[in-house]
Order: sequence, then C-alpha cells, then structure tokens
Amino acid sequence: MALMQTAETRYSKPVLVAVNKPFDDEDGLQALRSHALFRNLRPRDLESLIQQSRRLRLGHHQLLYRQDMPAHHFFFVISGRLRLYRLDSSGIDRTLDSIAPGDCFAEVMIYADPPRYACYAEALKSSEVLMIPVKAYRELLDQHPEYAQAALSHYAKRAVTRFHDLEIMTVQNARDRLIRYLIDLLPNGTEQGGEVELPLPKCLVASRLAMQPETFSRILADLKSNGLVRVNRSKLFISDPQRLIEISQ
Amino acid sequence: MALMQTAETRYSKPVLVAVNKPFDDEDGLQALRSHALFRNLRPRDLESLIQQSRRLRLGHHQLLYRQDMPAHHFFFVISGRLRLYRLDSSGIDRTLDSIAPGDCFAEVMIYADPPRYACYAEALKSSEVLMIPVKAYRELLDQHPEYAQAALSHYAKRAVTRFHDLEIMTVQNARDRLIRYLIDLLPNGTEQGGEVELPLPKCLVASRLAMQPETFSRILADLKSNGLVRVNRSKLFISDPQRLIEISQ
DNA sequence: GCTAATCATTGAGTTAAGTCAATTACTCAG
DNA sequence: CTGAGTAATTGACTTAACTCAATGATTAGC
Repeated sequence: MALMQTAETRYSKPVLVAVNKPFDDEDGLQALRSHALFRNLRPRDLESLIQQSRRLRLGHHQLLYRQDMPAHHFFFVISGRLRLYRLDSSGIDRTLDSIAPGDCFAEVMIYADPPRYACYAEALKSSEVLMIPVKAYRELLDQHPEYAQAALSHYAKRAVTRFHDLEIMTVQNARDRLIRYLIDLLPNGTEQGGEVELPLPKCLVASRLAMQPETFSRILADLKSNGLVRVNRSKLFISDPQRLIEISQ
Repeated sequence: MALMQTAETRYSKPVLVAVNKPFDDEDGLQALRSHALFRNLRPRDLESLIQQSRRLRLGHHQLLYRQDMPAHHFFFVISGRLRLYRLDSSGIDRTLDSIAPGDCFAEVMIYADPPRYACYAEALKSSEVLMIPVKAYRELLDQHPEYAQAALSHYAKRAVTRFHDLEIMTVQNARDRLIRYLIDLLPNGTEQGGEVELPLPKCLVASRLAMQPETFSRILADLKSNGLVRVNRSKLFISDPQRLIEISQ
C-alpha cells in the first residue's frame, strides 16, 4: 500500500474532475461518428449523448481513473494516447493495453456488475478524451434496442482481441513473445513487411510482455544485428515477417 | 505443419459431425435455462432454439472444432469438461481456457466477423455439449432486440474475465503466476481458505500459465513443504490465502 | 483386475532471463 | 538552448526456469 501511494502521488492533478468545456467543436467528432458503437445512432441520439458527455484534457502521465473506482463513465479517445495498467499488492505496475485515438475503453462497464474500473488508466502524453456517462448510453440502448446489434458486434471483437492477447502471453520465452507482438502490430498481415510504431514506450512494451526492459532491449538489439528489424526510435521496420516467424520456435 | 498433423491424428473421430439425437430429454436443460444468455428468452423461443440445436457426445480427447474452421455453431456444456487451446506453427499446444458444465463457449462467434473459431476445442473427458446454430440465435436477437441486453451483459462479463486472465499472465515469475491462479480459483474470496479443484490436468494448468510441467510440479511441492497448500490429486486445500498472497511478491 | 499409456515427480546440468550498476541518449520545461 | 529527469542500452553476475532423463503414480480400456 505504501508503494501504491508512491506510484500515485506522481500524478499531481485530481482524478476524474472534468474540465467543464462543452463538446461543441467538430475536431475529434468525425472519428466518434464512425466508431462501431456510435455510427448507427440516429443523429439526434448521438447529439444527445454528446451533450451529456464532457471533453476532458489530460496532461502527460495524468491519471484518469483508478482500479476499483466506481465506473460511471466510459471513454472515447479524441487525441493523444492512454494506457491501461494494474498495480498489484507490492506496487508493481503492469501494463495491459494501450489506447489510440478513435478507440473506446472501459466501454465494457456499460454492462458490468458491479461497475468498477478493472484497472488504472493514464495518459501517456497530453490527450483528450470524451467522457460518456454509462447511464446515458444504457438508456439509449434500452429505448432503442436495435442499437444493441452494434454494441454486441463491438463486444465480440473486443473479446476476440483479448483472447488473442492472452495467447501471446502463453508463449513461454521472451524472444518469441516479442516477435509475436511485433507481427501482430504489422498492418498488412505477415505476407509483406512494413513499418510498425510501438504504441508504448519500450519499457512499457516490456511490462506488457512480462519481461524486463533490459531483456526487451537485448532481444531487439539481437534481432537488429541479425538484420530482422531496423530500429529508429519507436519505429521498427520489418522487412521479412516470414523469416521472423520462422526463427520464433 | 507435420507436427500439427501428429497432434491432430490422435483424435480418431471426425470433427463436428453431430450424433443426430434430438434434444428431447430434460437432463442438462435446467442449467441451460438458467444461463445468462437464455434465461430471459420466452419459453417458445427457447424451445425453438433447442429444436434447431443438436446434442453432441464427445469422447475423451475428442476434438470438437479446429482453429480457423468456419464457425456456424456455438456451444453449451451439458456435462464433462472441455478445453480451448491453440497450436502454433511449431506444433506447440497452448491451453487458453477450460469450460465446465453450465458454461457457453465460442458464443462470441454469434457476432464475429469473419465467423471462424479462434482456437481448437476438445473434450478433456467424455462430455456432452449442445450445439447451437449461430444463425438461429442471431435471428432470435434480430426479431426480439430486447433479448440483446442479456447478451451484452454476458459479453461484458466475458471481457472482464479475459482482461483478468491477461493480468495474471503479465506476472513475471512462474511461482507468482501459479499463486495468483490458485487464489482466483478460490470460491469464497481471499479472506477464508478453502478447497480448490484444478479445472485441468496439471500439465495443462502449466501450459495455461506458460510454464513447464516440471516447474509447476516443483513450485507446488515447495508450497506444500511450506505448509501453504495441501495437495490431494487435483484437489488443493489452501488454509491461509493471505499468507500465500504475502509471499508472492 | 490387469496392462499400457499417460501423467506427475524428482534429479542433474544448462540456458534464458532477471538483477544490479554504470553509461548514454532522449525529452521536456524553463 | 540548456539542464534535470527519465528512458534506453550495455556489461557482469546471479538465479529462475528449461531441458533431458529416469522413475513413480494414475488412469483408461480390455
């Protein structure tokens, strides 16, 4: 608990206190309108939902919510990037996911019982999120059951992704976990190579993959020296994914 | 691929060929009626769904479906036990979940796109499952959107569970992963002790926790010699969960 | 109830990955 | 632009976990 305090006191600003700026401008809205959870809503319903939401600005490393806090809102990322993590009893910080602009998170709370956040959420850099009341979205779905289809489809996708994440973590050695992770980041599948940007700082990718930063660094250095990846800060270029897969056995 | 063949040829019987026995008896139905996905269905809708389903008997180690197979059905376990696993390119078998009677699995396929199984499913012992056409359930939801609520709630729970599973796997050392796993199996929370039955053979629990069977065995022997657990075949008695949590740091 | 097969345990030796420590490279605020 | 603070890398060393191998224990099928 003492360590947990330490980890939290690094965030100077209060948690979940909205900058009460109305969401009246258009930037960021386009992505919201095309998100699976919202694109089928009738314009007036979407407007109403937005009216009940608040835009929130988060500074670098600012905490949005804490694990086990009652969950009254879920979130849509307008800009920036966030990460989801948990702290265990000894204060170890374990990254579970990173969220990019255009994505929703904690949306599972709309139907969770009890509605408590399952992890911490913090901004990785200065970010903006839309803070949507769970109650408002639920009421919308209760009034218009036909909207549920989109939500179900979204939830199904989410479950498949999590299942896939779990699979990577059952890979026993660190090198192969990292390779699998990189392959999954590739936009165009495994056929052709491509450039990949790490969605997290390297030390947090390491945490996400259950290894030490030093191990991450050494494995990447090794892949680099074998010509399997080219590294430029957080951008990696993978020329031959097939070869990468072959060596991961 | 050759190794994958080897792994598969151990299953003598064909995959997904229903024993065409109508589901006309009552045993197993009670659990189905009380499952979150079905308990709110009107009796005639549930009956219709059952009419379109088939009861399937699976022998020990019998394969139900393969990873990447088109998914036309999802399943409810009437009796026995199954496991979900994946095979990677080198033929390594990685267990991701075990399913008990009263549970559904592959239900996420109702809304998946494309509808392909994300893993293999096999019976751990002789089992019976109800094989429910995805199409039938979807049509039911399309006709009666009010049913979607239950599905959403179920999917939300599923997502939270997977998230939690993922968290365990980011624990870096094998001992602490095993301890976390055992704690989560405890029925009455961490306050009081209790007996826990491993839902999988030990070698598959090891696979689920990304460690070797030998490592699993050694860790358990160590916990046993420190009086933290008493082991009786697949049943473990944990007298003091708090102490177990304390040493896992 | 017996036998074969699988599962579980234990030991010995090896390797992968963690730890600690020092250095270098970034990043961001002023 | 500059310096403080954080992140990344690298080296040396240690330890946890894997591998291989042999032996018991259980289980499934006859």
